[in-house]
Amino acid sequence: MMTLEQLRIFVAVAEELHFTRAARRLRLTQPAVSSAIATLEQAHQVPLFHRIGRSVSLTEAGRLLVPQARLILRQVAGAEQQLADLSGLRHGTMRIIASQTAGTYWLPPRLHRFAEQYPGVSITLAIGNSRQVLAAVLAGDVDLGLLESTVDDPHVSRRVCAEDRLVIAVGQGHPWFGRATVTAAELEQAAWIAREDGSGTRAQFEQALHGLGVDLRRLRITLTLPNGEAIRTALLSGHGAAGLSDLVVADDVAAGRLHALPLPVAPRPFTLIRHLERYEAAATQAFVASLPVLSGVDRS
Amino acid sequence: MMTLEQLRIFVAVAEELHFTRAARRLRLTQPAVSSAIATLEQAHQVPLFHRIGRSVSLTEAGRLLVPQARLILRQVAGAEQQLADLSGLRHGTMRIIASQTAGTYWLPPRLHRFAEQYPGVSITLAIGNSRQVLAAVLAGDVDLGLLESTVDDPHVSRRVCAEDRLVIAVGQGHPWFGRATVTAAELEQAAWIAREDGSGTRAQFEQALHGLGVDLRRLRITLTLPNGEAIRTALLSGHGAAGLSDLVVADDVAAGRLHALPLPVAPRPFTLIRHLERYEAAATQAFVASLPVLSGVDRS
DNA sequence: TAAAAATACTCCATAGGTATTTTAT
DNA sequence: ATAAAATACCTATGGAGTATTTTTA
Repeated sequence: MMTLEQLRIFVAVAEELHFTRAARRLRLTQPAVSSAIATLEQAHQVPLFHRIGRSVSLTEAGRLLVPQARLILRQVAGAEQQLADLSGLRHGTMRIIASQTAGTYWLPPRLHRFAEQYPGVSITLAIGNSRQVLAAVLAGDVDLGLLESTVDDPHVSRRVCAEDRLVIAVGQGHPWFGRATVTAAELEQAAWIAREDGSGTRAQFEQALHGLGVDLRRLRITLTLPNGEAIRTALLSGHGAAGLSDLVVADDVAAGRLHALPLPVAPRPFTLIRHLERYEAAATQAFVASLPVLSGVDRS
Repeated sequence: MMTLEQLRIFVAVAEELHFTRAARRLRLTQPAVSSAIATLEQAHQVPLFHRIGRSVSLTEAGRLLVPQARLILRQVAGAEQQLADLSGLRHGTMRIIASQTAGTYWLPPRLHRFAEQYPGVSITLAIGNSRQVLAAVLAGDVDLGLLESTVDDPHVSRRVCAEDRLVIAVGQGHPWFGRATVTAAELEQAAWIAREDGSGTRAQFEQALHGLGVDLRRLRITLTLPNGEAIRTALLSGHGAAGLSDLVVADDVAAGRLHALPLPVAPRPFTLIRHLERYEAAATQAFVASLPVLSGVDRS
């Protein structure tokens, strides 16, 4: 089969119409050029150049081959450029799946900043629960996962890049608004708005209240909502209290629309996970590098 | 630089998503395939496949490369096909330059027959005088020349493929119409139509009359025309006599519109010439082979 | 005589092969 | 246990080099 190197040499000779000059241009020796052309001609049983005395000119076959060879070489150069770009972040895609809170409140501004820095990289963010995040990473459906919990799978690398804290948030009309602490009894009697059973936030919330001596069976959950945003909207209308991430209500607390009471729970780590064996695209690598490191990188 | 062989292997693996199967398809061994892919990946610093356990899947870079690689391989195949065709007469061009009579009367039907046999070959015929024919062949402007004379140049091969004879032709109204011979005196007194001075036909005509004892200075040339066809048209209108190639008037003589008297001259050879050192395109080769051989091929 | 292409040969890089190991199912 | 990819190692082809010859303007 024809070789790209042969085509490159052929085009040079066709342009120079001079073996020696072509060789100089290609940083090759004249015999190397002669031999490459001879190989090409013999392989296809078609002379490409007339050699009459010292003058070199294209045969008909040569004339026809020149534009094709140029086209092929251009396309190969394009493909190589693309591969180079890919490792250089000028192009690329990054698919991320994150769980609710992290994906809704923590990730977007950081993705946005990264997207501005690398406008060639296209980013896709999906939201899923912990199980879905892990599955997507393992299946290779995404390049990166972000969980609001820890995870233990031998195939993924883990790295904590942020954390949030569970707080009790209430709206302006709520009796706890402005207060610093509440008693366990008050917690038990309050009307709660909560995330659906089974969500990480709900579990953590129940665990915190349990730690404060609240009997969970006596808890009054008046409203169950599917995400933090819905809860936040409900709180703003003044009814009920909710345990949710400080990230969800940070803006509203700062603006005085909501009030947050701390809960004595360990901060919840945001864990970045990716498939250990799978190749980390340059874009992904760069994005991860742009994120803070709270706990050491796990690259077991 | 990327290699076409690597691209071919890459595409096979991308299609099979299986190194061993790709190797089987390519008639290579599995390690050869592994190594080709590894070389490609290392050269561009970009993994093209995920290898997770036994499963092989394309990375983003690989996904992007597949269509480009396919395109490149298609084009290379096209170029190779073209070269193959070229040596197999399915495509090609043939440029011929011939002198007046040969180019106008002898060559066209033979070119036509050849063109029908090889519809892919495109043929160009030009008319020129002997000097122009030789020059065009030497310069490589044409593949083949056809002269109505002999030629002596060390760079061209010669081959006589036909000949014509000079005849005296007259129209139906002419006193010589139907006669077998004419006297030198009659020749001297006739009103002649002739080709322009300097043409081969004119020179041969004068030489023939001179051989018959005609004093050329006393010859009455009443009309000088640039080509045989013009002379033939003039003869058909009944005026004058002309010395021209039997080929020009063959049809008219057969139809009884013109009468031809033989002239005692040697037949004039039609000599096919081509550049000895220049490569003979397959189309040219085939066309020459289709022509008769009157004198031995000269391939000194 | 000089310049250019071809040829002869030598050498080395590399592609491909065989045999084996590693790994995951 | 099996199937698949990677690895180690070897061989040989071919590409590129140097030196030389041939050819022609």
